[in-house]
Amino acid sequence: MFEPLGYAPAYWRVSEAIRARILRRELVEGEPLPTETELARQFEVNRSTVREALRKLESNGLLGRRRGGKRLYVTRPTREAIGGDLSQALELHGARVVDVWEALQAVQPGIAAAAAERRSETGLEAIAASARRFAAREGEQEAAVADVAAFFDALGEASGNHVFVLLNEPILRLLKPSLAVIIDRVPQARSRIESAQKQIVAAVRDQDAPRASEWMARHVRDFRRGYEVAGIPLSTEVGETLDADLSSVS
Amino acid sequence: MFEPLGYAPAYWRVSEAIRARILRRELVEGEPLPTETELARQFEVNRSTVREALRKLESNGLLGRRRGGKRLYVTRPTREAIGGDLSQALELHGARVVDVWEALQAVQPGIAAAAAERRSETGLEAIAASARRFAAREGEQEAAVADVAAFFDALGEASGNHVFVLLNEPILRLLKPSLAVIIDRVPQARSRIESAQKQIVAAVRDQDAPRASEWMARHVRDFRRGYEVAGIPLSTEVGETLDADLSSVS
DNA sequence: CGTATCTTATTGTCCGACAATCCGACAAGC
DNA sequence: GCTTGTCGGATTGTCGGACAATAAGATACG
Repeated sequence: MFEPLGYAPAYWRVSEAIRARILRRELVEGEPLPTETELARQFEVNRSTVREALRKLESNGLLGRRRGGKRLYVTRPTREAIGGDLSQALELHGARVVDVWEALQAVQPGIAAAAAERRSETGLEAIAASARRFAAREGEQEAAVADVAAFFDALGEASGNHVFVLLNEPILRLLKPSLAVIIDRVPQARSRIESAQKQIVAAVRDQDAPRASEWMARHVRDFRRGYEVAGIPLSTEVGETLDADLSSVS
Repeated sequence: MFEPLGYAPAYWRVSEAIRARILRRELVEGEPLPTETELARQFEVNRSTVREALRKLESNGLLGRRRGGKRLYVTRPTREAIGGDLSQALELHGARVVDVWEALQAVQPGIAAAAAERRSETGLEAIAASARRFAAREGEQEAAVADVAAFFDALGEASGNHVFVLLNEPILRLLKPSLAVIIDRVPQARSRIESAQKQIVAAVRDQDAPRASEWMARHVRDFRRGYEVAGIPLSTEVGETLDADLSSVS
């Protein structure tokens, strides 16, 4: 019958107040935040309380500090931060390899098409460069996987669509471990990826959206075959293939 | 030439330590965290320091508390939390209406196809129910928009793909404001949405993935026409259409 | 066995303190 | 003039202790 009447601790209200001003662009990126003592004075709370609020915003990516700096500045969440959070969440939700693949399949053709339509000269060059880098790579699975991710990333950038760029990040992050296994175990994987990338680059160069989309679809479909050949069960949870590469902090 | 030698404050290391244990599933969902005092004892830091660490994890969605509860429990980031963070980030990155629409166009057909392939009986029913709810709605733009979002959401759920579900949330969130304008200003919008939903439901019922995908593509394309008819410039930044509905906390 | 009551533990908030160090300014030297 | 050394002040990171409010658990009671 009645809603529970909301109570919010002070640190929450402080952080919301600051967040609201950032979203309303009253505090703009790059601007330094007032000092903790000053904030405490203005909000009329203790500095400890302010600090708790700041930690929340800091981990949300809305506040950050310059390298080795002391003061906090207003920032935008970086792609990496967002990607980290999201992929972490997806791991905890038990996302499987097949889920990630399916997302890749759904999203990438659209991105490739958009990139082909709207590519700039520099965008195209970035895409081509990452394809070349992959082609030139020998051994070094880690780096090769990073190259593949960079290729997708470059397409996202070239599409000029921030939504694509941000959505790409977590997907690629989750893809990497299993892709590493494929490249490691499937001999023909590299050449197949290489040629698919070539086709996509060509299509983007010609601003031929349907062709870019089509080749990307094939490219992604190939990954699925890669999983089968590499013997990775599609229902493996992402994160299971990770070999405890979390830097354990104690 | 040299890497900056990293230094990490204690609150950061504490939060990382706890986060690592959660990701490693040594701390599982639902489990209560030790009390702040106990954590301070174990880490050999002050309680204030522990509290700062906890705030970070709390806003990451890894810790939460039961309604009106006092103690912290290990939780998984909810879809809403993730969606909130991501859509907030996208707003700050200046994502435009057209970007969101494009993402919708890229993702939804794939989701619809996956849903059609793997739908369960209850999943189908949820989809159909949200379509019925939208059809029955009169006036109440707000609620109608929520119904449309619920329809997409139900499809995501039915796909059984956690990645889809999580990626959907921020997109829908950003879509809502502009969709509200469309429904408000374009007379035929409701009937068009209604009939598209009908087709999609039917295709999902028949487990006809291509048809579901195709109708979804049309459905989304229709939105674009909606923007034009409603007179919403595609380059409008999402968030600009928001009428200061942020609960201003002071 | 369920319910009211009492205790205790725990969180939210405050205060004050201090070391480390970042910042800016200013002086010195090539 | 530009780099390097010096210095004082400002700011953050961390600590210890304190206390009110209240959630959680235990206990007595009907």
